[in-house]
Amino acid sequence: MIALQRLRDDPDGVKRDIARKGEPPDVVDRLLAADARRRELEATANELRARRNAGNRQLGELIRTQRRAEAEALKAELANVSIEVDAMTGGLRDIEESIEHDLLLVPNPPHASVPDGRGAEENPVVREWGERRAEGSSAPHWEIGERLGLFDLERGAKLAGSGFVLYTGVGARLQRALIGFFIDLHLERHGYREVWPPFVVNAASARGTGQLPDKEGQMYVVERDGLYLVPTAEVPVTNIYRDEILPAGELPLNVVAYTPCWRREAGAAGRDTRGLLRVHQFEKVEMVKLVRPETSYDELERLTRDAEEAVEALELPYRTVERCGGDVGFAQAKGYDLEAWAPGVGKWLEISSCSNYTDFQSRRMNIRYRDTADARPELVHTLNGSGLALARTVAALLETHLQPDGSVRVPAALRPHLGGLEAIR
RNA sequence: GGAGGGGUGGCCGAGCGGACGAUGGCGGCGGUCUUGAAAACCGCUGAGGUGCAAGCCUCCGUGGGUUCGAAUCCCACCCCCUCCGCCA
Repeated sequence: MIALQRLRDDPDGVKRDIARKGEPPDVVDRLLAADARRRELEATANELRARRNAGNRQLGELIRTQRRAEAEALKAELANVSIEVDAMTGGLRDIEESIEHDLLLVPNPPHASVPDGRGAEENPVVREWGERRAEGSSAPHWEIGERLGLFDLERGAKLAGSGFVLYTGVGARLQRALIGFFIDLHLERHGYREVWPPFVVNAASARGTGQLPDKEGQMYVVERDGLYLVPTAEVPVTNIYRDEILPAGELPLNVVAYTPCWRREAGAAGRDTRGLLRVHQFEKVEMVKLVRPETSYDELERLTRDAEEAVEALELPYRTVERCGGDVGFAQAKGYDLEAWAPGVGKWLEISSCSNYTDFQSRRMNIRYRDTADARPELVHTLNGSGLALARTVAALLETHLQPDGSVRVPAALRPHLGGLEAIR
């Protein structure tokens, strides 16, 4: 959620910025008009309430001193004031609701450094790492997986439906190994704290990170209990500090967590349906940062490096792209995607997305910090990034490390997590 | 799932219809005293809105209701605790 204050201070700048994301700017003018009206109404309602409060104090005094006639007269007058106050607050509430509603339609303006562009195909490549295998020099991961008995897509579909994967044997152990490897890496090398959150959240949490109301259709819902299966660990982890004021000394707060991620992928029917490229449940280790505002763009670079190191440790050639204006998410000010090369399917696979949300989420969640005991609380900046998402990482890993003899080489860094296994065969 | 108890400021805890944004204690900050510290003593110490400011307004789990007036009474919901049942 954007600050109303920012719209008042610089309406034209905000309009220009959100246009870069391809959002229509007229909502800004509508909001400013409603805001002016609200402040007017509030001033009047305020005066009325002040009158009522003062009158009530006076009435209490009259009753205590037994001045009955005066008390009755005042009481009658105050009853009328109360009716007026009620009418006023009713009108106020309507206008506040409309402001609240419109405010949620305004995206986070992209940072000045974000490149122009309409969509993902225009994202500039900022870094590329590793020597990628020629397209076709490998095999699609579903062939490798089936041959080596690593996962069973048909039985996964039998259990839960198409897009749900049953990992088997070494494939199952590989899931566990990757989760452990990623958490340990960020814990031991990058200084993150580990948490293990609930894998479902309530509506307030889903609202906090912006899954509700915008992306409701993407989540699996447990209607009976009012719970949502998490689409990413970002949701429970960022919400840990919802409605709290953190001591400045706690910042930056770096947290790493594993969760399964459930996504309905509504609207993506027919896209990437084979193999592990687009599934309804995948495992992901996520990094979340709560930081001081002036450091958030530096922290984004650091976060992105932390994710990149995870890919490099798996010896997977990848590239880092910066999301252009048209591809930066609604709630984000700036972000990078990490794309691993999958030579079997001949595609770059998005295996991490690292973003700075500035104060857009923290305003919604009311997460603040306080510098000194007498300072006003300020909103933190929130960031998150995958480190990494498993299903696609597994796809890239199988296709990249496939050997001529049909086995898959296990990258050295992963071996301790697989009981020393050097090759899957 | 059943029965009871409870949600008040950073924490503990009082208030149970009018002078209460809320006594008191702890913690924190500032000061006096001290060579320094501790102790003692004094003062300050919730968040938000609006305003140049004084101030005014809102918030006592959440939402409704009763009343001229609600932290206080009524209803619903949420959360926590205790006991019983069930259970990995």
